[in-house]
Amino acid sequence: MITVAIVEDDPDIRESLALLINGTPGYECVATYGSAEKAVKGLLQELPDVVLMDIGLPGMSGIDAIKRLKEKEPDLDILVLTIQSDNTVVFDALCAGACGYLVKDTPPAQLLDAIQETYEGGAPMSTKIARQVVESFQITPHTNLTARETEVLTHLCKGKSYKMIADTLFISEETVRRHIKNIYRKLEVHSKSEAVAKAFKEKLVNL
Amino acid sequence: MITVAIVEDDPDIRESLALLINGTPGYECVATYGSAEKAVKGLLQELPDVVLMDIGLPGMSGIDAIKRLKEKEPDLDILVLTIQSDNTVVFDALCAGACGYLVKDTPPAQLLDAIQETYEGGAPMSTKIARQVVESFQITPHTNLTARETEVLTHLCKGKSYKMIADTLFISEETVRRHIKNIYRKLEVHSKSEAVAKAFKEKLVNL
DNA sequence: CTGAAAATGCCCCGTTCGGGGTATGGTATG
DNA sequence: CATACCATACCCCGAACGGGGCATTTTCAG
Repeated sequence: MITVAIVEDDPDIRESLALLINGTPGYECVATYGSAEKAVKGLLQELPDVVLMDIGLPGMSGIDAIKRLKEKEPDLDILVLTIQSDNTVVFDALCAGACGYLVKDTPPAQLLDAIQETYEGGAPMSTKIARQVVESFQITPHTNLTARETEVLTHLCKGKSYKMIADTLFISEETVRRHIKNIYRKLEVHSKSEAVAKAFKEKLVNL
Repeated sequence: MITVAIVEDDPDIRESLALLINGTPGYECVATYGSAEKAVKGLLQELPDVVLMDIGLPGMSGIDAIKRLKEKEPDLDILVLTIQSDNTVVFDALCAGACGYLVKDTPPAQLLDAIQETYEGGAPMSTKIARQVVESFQITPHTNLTARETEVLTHLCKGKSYKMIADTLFISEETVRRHIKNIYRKLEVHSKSEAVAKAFKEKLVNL
């Protein structure tokens, strides 16, 4: 028996989800909440196996609710079920601690599968979401940088000093400085830390 | 009709995969390769819709093959199908450009589903893999840092100078320096770029 | 209520970095 | 074969950073 809690502001959707879950053998809906505030309070009292969470809620956002819940209960499995599927919301939810992400047009059978998959240690995602997640790992060459410049930037991103990079690449420290000047111009930054930050954010390097 | 190519060094597995695919209506195996080298050459000649790729190959690794293929054909969908499921290999494959990752004990029906899902723009993953991927987004608090120190580190990670951080937080530049000294001691680093690099790698900050 | 930890602030000094200019040899692409 | 681009290398100078020590106030737990 998998116990489920629902966090969803729309009473119709909330009720139909509860009916679906309670009407399926092996699943039980043990609580429903109409707001993130109530959910945070209630869920910490009695933990279900899986939480179904809408994130487009009035008041406290579902994202913040996930953060607060995971702070206290890092092992709680929260499955996001929402209409929004734009890039930032998806990653915000996953960073906050969601273990899966479904869009709301998921058919009932798949939703139940996803709950079970979550329970068994998986991370179900709608197909489009999964592709977004996977693509976030890919590297953008940002091709203005030459091969050597990318190499130098990689060492910068390991926290190395000019001297250390020079020794590693068997070139003069002055040449390292030259490459870094060019890197700064191309990335439009003015310091090592800015360059490192940009390199990480835009995945310019292979670490 | 979805066209599929197979890259797999074991002839038995290769043949049974080809039989499975050719024996299913709507799927066609258009090529099989026994090594990464041959696959890179052959695949660029005639592109299938989906490539099934083993990555534990003798000679050139499947990871390198993915990199080379994606360099020339960024839109080619490559689905990794392998025994290895340890953390680094999974992320290496995804970073190289794989669009999905299945472990080899995937049942035939699911494998076919995964191929179709890939064809339709999804990113199928075995359940355990999906969880690894999602968890990679989560933040480890690395709690030795105080709240204020984390705040300062966050600004460092945006590439800000001491003076800019001081102005943002309405404190003296000297105090920023003091916090940063403590951050360096706790993270065991000795420069801004090293601190930024460590913060990104260990996900110490919420950007 | 008291002590520890955190946050705030200042000084000195040497090192590293960032921006400017300049130059030479190699390679590759039209 | 000429021109552009890259990689290499040096100089100067001022600004920013890193490490050391020291002191006061605030906050929070025991």
